[in-house]
Formats: sequence, structure tokens, C-alpha cells
Amino acid sequence: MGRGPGAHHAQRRAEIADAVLAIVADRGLAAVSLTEVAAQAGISPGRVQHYFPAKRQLVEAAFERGNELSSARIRAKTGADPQAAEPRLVLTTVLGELIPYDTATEAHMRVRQSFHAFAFAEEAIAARLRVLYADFHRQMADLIARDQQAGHIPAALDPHATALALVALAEGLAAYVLTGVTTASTARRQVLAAVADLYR
Amino acid sequence: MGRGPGAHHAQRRAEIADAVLAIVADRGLAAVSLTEVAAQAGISPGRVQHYFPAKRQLVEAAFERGNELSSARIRAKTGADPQAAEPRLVLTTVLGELIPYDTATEAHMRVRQSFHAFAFAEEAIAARLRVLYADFHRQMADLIARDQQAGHIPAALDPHATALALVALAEGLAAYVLTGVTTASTARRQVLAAVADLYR
DNA sequence: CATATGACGATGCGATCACATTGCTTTACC
DNA sequence: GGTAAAGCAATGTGATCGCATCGTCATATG
Repeated sequence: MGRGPGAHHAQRRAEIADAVLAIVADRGLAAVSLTEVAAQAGISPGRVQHYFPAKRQLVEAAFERGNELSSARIRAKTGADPQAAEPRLVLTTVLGELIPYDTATEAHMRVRQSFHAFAFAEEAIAARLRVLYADFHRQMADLIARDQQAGHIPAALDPHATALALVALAEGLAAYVLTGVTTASTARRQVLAAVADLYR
Repeated sequence: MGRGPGAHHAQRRAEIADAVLAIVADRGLAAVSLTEVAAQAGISPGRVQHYFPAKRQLVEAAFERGNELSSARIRAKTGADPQAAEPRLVLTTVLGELIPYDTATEAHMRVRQSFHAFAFAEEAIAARLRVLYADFHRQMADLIARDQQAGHIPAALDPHATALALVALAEGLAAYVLTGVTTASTARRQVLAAVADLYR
């Protein structure tokens, strides 16, 4: 797409979605309003409305955007091809990524938590979360199954159940880190220990 | 306190706080407003305002109320004296209580999740959460330490770290149950397996 | 060149919100 | 029995919200 109307459409939408994510990360989903988003993005409220005629679409776009950014960050760390890398390395990387260690990951986990809570009232978001996690858990289970067949992980474990428990542990700890219940390093140590426990 | 002004003060406040919890549980914290709360409680908006002059106090009261109800439910299941009961029984009961299994526990976990997200924007709530969890984790750690000294749990484990991981696992799984990512029975099985793993 | 359309900014509108104010009734206390 | 305070309902108020509408300008297209 070159110049003219619609040339920067996708980019503008992404910028606005990023503004929403920034607001959610430091003031929560309740602080998201058209004027607030416009101020955060440094544009007029009319422009926000132009790209997102209804607030619902604005929030959903931010949700999708957050997931994209998360996937991109994970891909950057593990490589594009999930089959190519060592399962154990991918497991520790991905699970470690769930524990906030800088402002970007902290913001992302805050957003994730906020949408989790939001899903109680918005079935559309809940449905997307289910799809997202089904995929995520399946990928983790695949990694575990691969190292089971390689003889590195006890074959008695149920790959999917184990994956579920690992991710749940990581996210539970992440929630603690976000509110200051525990430190990031403690949480990270716990997650890595849980992975190591698979390979005992 | 007998009759006259102030006689039912605490009870009225509790009723209103319960109404807030009910709204949070099925429509989220964003749906909480003075008129909404009044409608839920079947009283006039003025009465809500009378007992809670500012919305902040209303939300905080609901937060405290939720914690009280949770503690009461746990006490009812484990007995009043935490020293009297078998540590393993208490561990499984308390952790199992974190997994939603009926409308009451589901509502409670929804409320907990909502306040967790709310804490990002409200430092006062975050501070209360920290105190709450510090206490909670310490109690769990004590139970583990007691069964370590009894020789039922490997002494090599760090009681506090182990307690932290167990609760985080349970809450992470609970979040999945709430959005339908996984079933309650699966989550429960995972939690019980984690406890059983301590006693291996 | 004419016209339609995209891309906005500006303004207005109705709803809702938290909160303030007022006033009436009931009760405790001197 | 008079008075002060508590317990409420009713109403008002200013702010903010999402969203609709209108107008302007640039650009692609015929």
C-alpha cells in the first residue's frame, strides 16, 4: 500500500492501540476513555473515534495488539521455528517471559491481568482468552512431549496437565510480582525450579 | 450495642458491602456505582451514601468484607485452631478452597481477581493485598514446616518458597477456571497432585 | 476538472456518575 | 419534653462519558 487514503490505516490503529495498552498498564482498564487515549497518543479525540467508531472495538484492538506484541517478543527470544530450538530452552524462556523483569514485561503482564478481570463482564474477551490459552498450552505440552520421547522427562507425566500447571504457576507468581507480594527474582527462581523438576 | 442510633450500623454496612461483592462477581468492578449498589441491595441510593460517604470507602469495605467471608469459610472447614488440625488436611482444604467449585466460591474468586487488577491503579488496595498475602503465605509455610519436622515432607524444601509456589499455582489455575480455560475438576486435581508431591 | 471518499477536528447531546444539599423522621439523652 | 444527633429519601449539580453530527481539507478516481 502506497500513498493516499488508507495508506497508514493499520499503523495509525496500532499507535492508538499502543496508547490504550499504556493506559491500561499504569492506570487500569477503567481509566481508558476516548479523551484519555487521545491525550496519551497525542492526537485529537475525533481521530480516535475515526479509527474506532465504538469503544468496544478500541478495547478489543488493544487486546489483540497486546497478544501480538507478546508473541513477537517470544519469537524474538526463541527463534521463528518452534521445532528447531531445544524444548527445554524454549520452556524456560517462555515461562521466564511471563515473570515481569522490566517495564515492558511488567506493562504487558498488567495488561494481561486487566483483560483477565475484564473477561468476567465481557464474554467476547473471555472467548478470545480461551482460544489464546488453548493454543499456548498446547504448544507448551508439545515441547514437554518432545522431551519425553527424547527420554529427558519422565514419560509418566501428562504433557498437557504438566504444561497447564507450569503456566498457571508462572502466571500466579507474576500476579504476586505485579502487586509487590513477592520479588521478580524469587518468582523467576520458582519457575525455573519447577521446570528443572521436570528434568530430574 | 442495643437499640437506637448506631444499633445496626455494622450490619447495614455489611449488607451494602455484600451487594458490592455481588455486583463485582457478576459484572465486574466497573459496574459498581452508587445507584447500582442500591438497586442490588434493594435500598435507596441515599442510604448507600449515608453509610459510605465516598465511593472509595465503599470499595474498600467490600474488599475487607470479601476477605472476612473467605477467612470465615476457611475457618469453618479447618476448625478455629490452626494448630489443632492435621497440616496436610489444612493444606489440601485451603488450597482446594481457592478453586471455584460452586457459585459462592466462584464469586469469591472473581472478586479476588477483580481486586488484584484494581490494585494496579489503587496503591491502597495493593498495600492491603500485600499484608493479606504475607499472612496467608506465612500460615501455609508454617504448616509445611510442621510436617517437615514430623518427617512427612523433605527437610530440604524451603517452607516459604514452597508455600508461595503452591498458592500461586492454585490461584493461577483458579483464573483459568473462571474464564473457562480449564475445568474446575482438572484444576483441583492439579492442586491436590502438587500437595501430594510434597509428601512423596 | 468534477466528484466521491478518507481523514480528521470541533462541537453537541443525552446518559450516568460521584457527591452535595436539604429536609423529614426516629431515637437517645438530659 | 425538649434537643441533638442518627438514619434515611429526595433532589440538585458539575463533571465526564460514549457517541452522533457537521464541516473542512486532501487525495484518489472517473
